[in-house]
Amino acid sequence: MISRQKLLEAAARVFAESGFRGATTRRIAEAAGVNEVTLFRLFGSKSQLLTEAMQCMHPNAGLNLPAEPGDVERELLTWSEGHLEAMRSMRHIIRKTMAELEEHPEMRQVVCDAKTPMFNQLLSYVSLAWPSATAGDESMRRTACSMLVSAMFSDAIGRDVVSAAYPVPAESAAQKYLTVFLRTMGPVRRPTAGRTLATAAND
Amino acid sequence: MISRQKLLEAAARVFAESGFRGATTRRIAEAAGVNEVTLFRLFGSKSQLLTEAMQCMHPNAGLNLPAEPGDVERELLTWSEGHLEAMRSMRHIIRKTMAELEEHPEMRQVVCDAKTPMFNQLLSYVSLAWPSATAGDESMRRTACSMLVSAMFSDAIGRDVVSAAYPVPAESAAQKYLTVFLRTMGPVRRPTAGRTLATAAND
DNA sequence: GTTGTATGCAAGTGCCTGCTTGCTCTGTGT
DNA sequence: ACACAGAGCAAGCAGGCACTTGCATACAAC
Repeated sequence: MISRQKLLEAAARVFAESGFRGATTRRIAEAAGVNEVTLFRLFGSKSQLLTEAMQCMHPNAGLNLPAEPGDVERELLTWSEGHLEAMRSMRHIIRKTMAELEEHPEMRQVVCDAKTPMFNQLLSYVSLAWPSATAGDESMRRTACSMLVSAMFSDAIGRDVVSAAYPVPAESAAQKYLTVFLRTMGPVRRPTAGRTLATAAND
Repeated sequence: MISRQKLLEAAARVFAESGFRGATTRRIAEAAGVNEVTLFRLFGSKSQLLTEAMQCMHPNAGLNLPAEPGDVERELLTWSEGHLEAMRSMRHIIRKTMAELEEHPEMRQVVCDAKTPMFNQLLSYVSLAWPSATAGDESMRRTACSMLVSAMFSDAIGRDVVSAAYPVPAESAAQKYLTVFLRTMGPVRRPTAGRTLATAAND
């Protein structure tokens, strides 16, 4: 039974390196330290193995915004930094998965299951933190949330490729994106006392 | 000599559908309506053909911001819409190229040559339109430009996959992203009279 | 009319691919 | 002691892969 797990992990690793076609059963078996025949005995086919391997990935478990906004800036910063780091560490597999979508539509579910809740969570949190009157119209709010998520997504998968398009250092990128987002959204419902992110950004 | 061009175009097409490994010489030759042997006679190898095919792609030719800002909002809108549409139409090949980077590093140049000038052009235009005093610090300006480009990039390659993360309709997305960007940047150096994008966004 | 260039066609090479078969070993429960 | 499940190993199969060879054809230049 331990061979199963080793194969699933190896499959995800090799897929992230080389994509579907490049992830040959021989390479996966070798990476798992398992005989190639065992792969077919346990999973039946290469497609089945890779499909199962993708389904057991749930990257952003435990990265939730509170149901009721408290210290909005801090909570959003923790959330943004966590998601940015998570997406960065998965950038190879994200790139490969997005490229395989036409040929393997079942992988769409994996991408959607990761990104959709992230956006929805941000949007519902923001709706509570900025009641509609203070934040421009609803469309503006949605656009701002979409842009924050897009900035992090794009940073995660693009920074190591076109570094010139990401002028902010990697470590402070989440904070900078959030600062711009906060500037768009305007003052928060319950402003925190003292030094805030918005003023700290001018350092 | 016309076979050369047919093969280059077919190679780009098949690569966009199936990636490097999936773009077999047989498929490319068939798509070009040319004998497979001709492919090897003209290009020597599959790698050579695909490398040349990628190099003759210059998607954003003729999409330039003026050297001297005039009607800033209109100019930025035209520029954003043009680039968003261009990137959307190339989303398949962009996704495939980004996935091949580890195995074919020579393709990095293609991505950089497309995205870096786009960002740099925006940044230098914005530096002229918003002198530093009115636009927050330099880091903020760079971050905002990066986020606008990221929003368009992410929209182009992600909208057809995770539509839920892009709540704005495709046709007005560029305008909405730009509106948020303008809100971040504050009033433009030479404000235009009458109805502006910022007020129009509240429709 | 000959030469040269560009292309097509048929066949084949050696390698890799997903997947199978048949057999062996090893540990575990009864 | 025995049965049985899990796993390894060696070998092989049919098909696809990049790429080559040899030869035939068209067409333009001289």
